[in-house]
Amino acid sequence: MNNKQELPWDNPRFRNWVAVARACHVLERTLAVKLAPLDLKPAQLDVLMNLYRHPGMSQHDLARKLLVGRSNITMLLPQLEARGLLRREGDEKDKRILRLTLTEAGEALLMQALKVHMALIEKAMSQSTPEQCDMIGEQMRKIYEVLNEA
Amino acid sequence: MNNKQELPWDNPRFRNWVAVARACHVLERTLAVKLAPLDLKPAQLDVLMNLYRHPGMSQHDLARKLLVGRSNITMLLPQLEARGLLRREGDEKDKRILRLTLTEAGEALLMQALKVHMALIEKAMSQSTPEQCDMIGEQMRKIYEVLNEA
DNA sequence: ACATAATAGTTCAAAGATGAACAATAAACA
DNA sequence: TGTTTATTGTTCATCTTTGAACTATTATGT
Repeated sequence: MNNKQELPWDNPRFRNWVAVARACHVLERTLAVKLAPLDLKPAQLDVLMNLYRHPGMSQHDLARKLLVGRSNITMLLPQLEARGLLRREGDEKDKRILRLTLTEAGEALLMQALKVHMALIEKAMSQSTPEQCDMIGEQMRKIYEVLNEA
Repeated sequence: MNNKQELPWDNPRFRNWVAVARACHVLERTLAVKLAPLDLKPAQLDVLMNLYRHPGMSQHDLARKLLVGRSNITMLLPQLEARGLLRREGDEKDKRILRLTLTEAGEALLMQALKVHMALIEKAMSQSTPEQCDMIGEQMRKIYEVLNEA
């Protein structure tokens, strides 16, 4: 019974993906620690980042961007709205939709948080050359598309 | 106030890391769906994989490998033990430690789950050349070490 | 030996994420 | 128009994850 040869650990793709997953995990945890002084969690930062880039987004669109369920957004937003970081306003034409925009305070906090996030990513990826870094990004975008279709 | 130039989205490292995180996230979600027929979740598969490679591990060591807290392990193991997938036996010399080992059933289920996991990773990374794949793994291992020290 | 510190695992309450069921609104179509 | 189907957002029950406090055991230092 020599199924040892087929074990995933002998497969470079498997081993290398495990490394990707571990790096992601540890960076996420580290980010959570570094964001704590701002009273912000990674998931909340993701919200602010997306609203900054796409003002007027609906909750549904936001959920799709973040790869989470709509109910997750529903649970996440009230905290941020209560802190005055974003506004939810009903769409005029389609009364089902709530349009989301950052407030001044939301943008200000986002900028602070981005400094932290950016510094962490710089530190993590400082060992890769620009070419390596771009190649990684390119491959990862391909993976995202392959998995999102099927 | 032209701080636009310093925005992270203009930074390749930032954009590329976002791609890594998104790819990780979607692969994890896809894995969860594909493992459902085996009544196994990604976190549980991680446990089985580590016990297969490191029989006799303590719960503390397992927690460190998985990058989670010890209490997480405590909550996770009883389900797997009740299903007869693993054993927990007290260490003879140090009565604080519980040594973990897979049962036959645990190994059998692991092998099935690995096929699913392996197929998914193959699909995801099939677009990268072996050289690209190895380079990605190498960079990710560096990131893991950089972040785990500091 | 004895007191103190460190370690392994558990318990518990709080916070997060998930998906199914639901209400309100809009779209499609006969 | 009127009926059926889709979509948006919410609610709710359930499951995970987390960290702090706790017990039991071992290590350290005097």
